[in-house]
Amino acid sequence: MATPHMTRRPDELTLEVVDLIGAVVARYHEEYDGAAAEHALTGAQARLLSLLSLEPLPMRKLAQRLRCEPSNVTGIVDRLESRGLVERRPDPADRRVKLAAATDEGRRVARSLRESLRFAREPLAGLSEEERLALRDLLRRMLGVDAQDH
Amino acid sequence: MATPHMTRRPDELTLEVVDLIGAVVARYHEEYDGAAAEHALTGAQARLLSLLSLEPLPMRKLAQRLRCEPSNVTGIVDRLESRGLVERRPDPADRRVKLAAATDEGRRVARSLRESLRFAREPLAGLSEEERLALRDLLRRMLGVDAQDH
DNA sequence: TGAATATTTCATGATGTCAAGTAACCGGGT
DNA sequence: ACCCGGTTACTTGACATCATGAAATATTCA
Repeated sequence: MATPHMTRRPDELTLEVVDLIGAVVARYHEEYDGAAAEHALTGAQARLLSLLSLEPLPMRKLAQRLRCEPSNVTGIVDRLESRGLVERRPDPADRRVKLAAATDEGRRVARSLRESLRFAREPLAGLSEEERLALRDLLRRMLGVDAQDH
Repeated sequence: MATPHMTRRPDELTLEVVDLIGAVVARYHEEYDGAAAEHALTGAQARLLSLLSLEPLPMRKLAQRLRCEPSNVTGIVDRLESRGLVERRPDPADRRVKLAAATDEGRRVARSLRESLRFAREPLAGLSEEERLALRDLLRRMLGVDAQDH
């Protein structure tokens, strides 16, 4: 019954936590891709569209955010554009740049996608508010986020 | 006090936790794929090889674990087999089944892969043992894991 | 024998990298 | 001012991987 025994090797506990995080990662992806599929989007398309639903971005910036090559972004934007969810605009300040922007339809799909993401509810439903606060603080520290703000 | 109120709409705190989890997911993938790339493996190959480093598995079982189609597993195992990291064996109990098993070399690569995964160390380094215990319990509850064992 | 299962093959599409090409910006020189 | 070389942004092409689905083969099981 989970007595807090001294771990002679601190690795034991750490490994278990890492495994649990692996499980969270798997579940997160499962649900994200599932929600995307409900809108006939792939995971990559859903991520890109979500980014653009906040603000238009140049292709180069998109590649940086998605951590992939710019040539890859071209294809993903092409497919979203052919479905009317995204459009390319010229950047008045620099004619080399093309700004990718979500269309009205694209923003609507992105909103629907966000709402159909159950991950916000189900896994956290079993946790009380205090526990969520504790989890938030632990995750922040884990990620090295400055816990300064708020 | 932490009233298990009905989920009306995900509140501020929940959304922040979900965002943090998203950040963890992103970082986990980054490091996992990076570690795989150091061994000239793709993410999918690394996952499959890690599974096989524990025990041989039939192709069908592999597909279930990886949550993909069996026809997809064929290709991934093909590539690992052509590099001598995995081999196919007949199942004496059922001649339809082929067991995929890691070779000695494959197990060695899998061990090295696991050790080069910094995720176990860096992000958790800032947490004390007590905090790791708390994080473990919260993640377990989040995932609905039976807290029976250990 | 006939239905169900395990694996592979094939066709197809999405994703990803890399190298090469085009267009546009930029910062000197003269 | 002008051109000129270097850099930057994006696209295109070739290619490998990953993923699905349908069809083919071999085997098991009722």
